[in-house]
Amino acid sequence: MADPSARPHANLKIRRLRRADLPGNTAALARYLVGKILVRDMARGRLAGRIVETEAYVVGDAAGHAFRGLSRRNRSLFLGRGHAYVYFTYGMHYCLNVSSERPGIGAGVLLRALEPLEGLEAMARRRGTKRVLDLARGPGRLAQAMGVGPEFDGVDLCGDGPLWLGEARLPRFRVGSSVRIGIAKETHRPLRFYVRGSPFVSGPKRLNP
DNA sequence: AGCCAGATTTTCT
DNA sequence: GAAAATCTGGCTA
Repeated sequence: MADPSARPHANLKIRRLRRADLPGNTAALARYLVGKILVRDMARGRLAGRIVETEAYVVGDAAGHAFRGLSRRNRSLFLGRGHAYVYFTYGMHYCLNVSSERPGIGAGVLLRALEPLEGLEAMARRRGTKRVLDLARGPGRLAQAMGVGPEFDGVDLCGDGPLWLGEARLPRFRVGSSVRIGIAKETHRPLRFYVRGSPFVSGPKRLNP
């Protein structure tokens, strides 16, 4: 697992998560999703990765995209937990969130990094690199590796669609927490969660003890 | 390992 | 017009 060239988790049995499996609280969901699996099924095969890093953007959070209310861009955050919110940023990157509260309440969990499990060749093609450590380390890279763009904004990740959340039997791990990355407001809240010791986690070393 | 500049365009002030 | 939940490549601030 720590060796990026190894693929010990290939050919996993992955079970779809149901909405009832998801905690109904944003910070709890962010922690819960660490260690779960993001799957994209395509005609040519499957892309899958273990979620190793998340951030919670909670209700009333000035750093959250829903802070100033519903808009065309952020409407998917208000769909009720388990839906995709895909946004475009910095002129060239998409990022994927999981909406996290009841319908009508805007909040979400940003998926920041994956440990690639299946479809590494396809991910490498989309990303333009063969370095496994660079396939999905960071939210923009994650979306690009999984082929997630605006067409997935608002889709139900707990439905029967091609993009979904799952779980599988994986070795035990510990979850660490830290402040969030890349924001200018609410910078001291410990709402980032990650797999301790994983080389697939983004961010500076001081945030990944 | 860590810091910096530049890329590039949507969204909201 | 400014900021933005980022990434890449180059340099060592």
